[in-house]
Amino acid sequence: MGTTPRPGRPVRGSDTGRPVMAALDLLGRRWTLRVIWELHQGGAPVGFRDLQRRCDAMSSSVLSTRLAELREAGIAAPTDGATWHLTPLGDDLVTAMGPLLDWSHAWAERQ
Amino acid sequence: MGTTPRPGRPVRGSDTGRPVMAALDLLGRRWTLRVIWELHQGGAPVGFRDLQRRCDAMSSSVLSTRLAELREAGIAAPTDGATWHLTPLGDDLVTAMGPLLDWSHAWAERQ
DNA sequence: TCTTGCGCTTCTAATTCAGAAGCGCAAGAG
DNA sequence: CTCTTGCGCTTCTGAATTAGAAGCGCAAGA
Repeated sequence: MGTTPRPGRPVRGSDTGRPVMAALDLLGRRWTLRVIWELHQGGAPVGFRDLQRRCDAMSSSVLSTRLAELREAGIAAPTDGATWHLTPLGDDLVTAMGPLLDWSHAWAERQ
Repeated sequence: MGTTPRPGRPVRGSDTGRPVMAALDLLGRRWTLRVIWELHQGGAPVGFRDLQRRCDAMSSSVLSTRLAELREAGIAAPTDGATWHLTPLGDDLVTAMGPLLDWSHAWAERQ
């Protein structure tokens, strides 16, 4: 498995360690943004297979990898060994994604 | 070449056509967020090779693909056939990414 | 006991990305 | 004019990532 990007360390595509670069690397992996999004939508902790279904049947192998990355990054955490939820940091990230949601609507109207 | 996600149409990973899903698909491709970011940082229009250098020598083939996608999505545009710049919509997207930058700093301090 | 669904891993094939090489062009140097 | 340099961008091949099916061990019902 690859390395999970962390602020303060060189990441793929940037050796400066600037936090935003680590964030762009982590979040720019397939399904990562979506997994975070769906974890939030659920509200309550979400199980693995349920989460997989919410993400339009994404590959279980990739979901497993993404969850491990998000756990290492402190964004998501296993609740009781059977479900997953966002950490406070993860919730903050979703909040930070809010304007992006608004933008996507503006984008939709422009087409 | 793959298809560029557009709001209102089914995209990879979601057949609902919800704008946010199209956005998450488009932005969740490698280097996409970074390219947008660097196009903004430049301020003035940026040339292909210059942009490639700013993105830590990312692969030219992928940069070419990403620029085509961003152009189709109405986020970036060729200035005069020799440089690239963000459209107003692209500028809005960077603005929408602002909170994400803030979050990455909070993330950095948590580690 | 038998089925069902769970979290998650493991495998192989398809897709995507990386990195080097190079094309055609234009601008300057000699 | 010729030669070099750098440009935007494409085209290749091998490497990395993702997709998708199959299945493991476990637990809770029927």
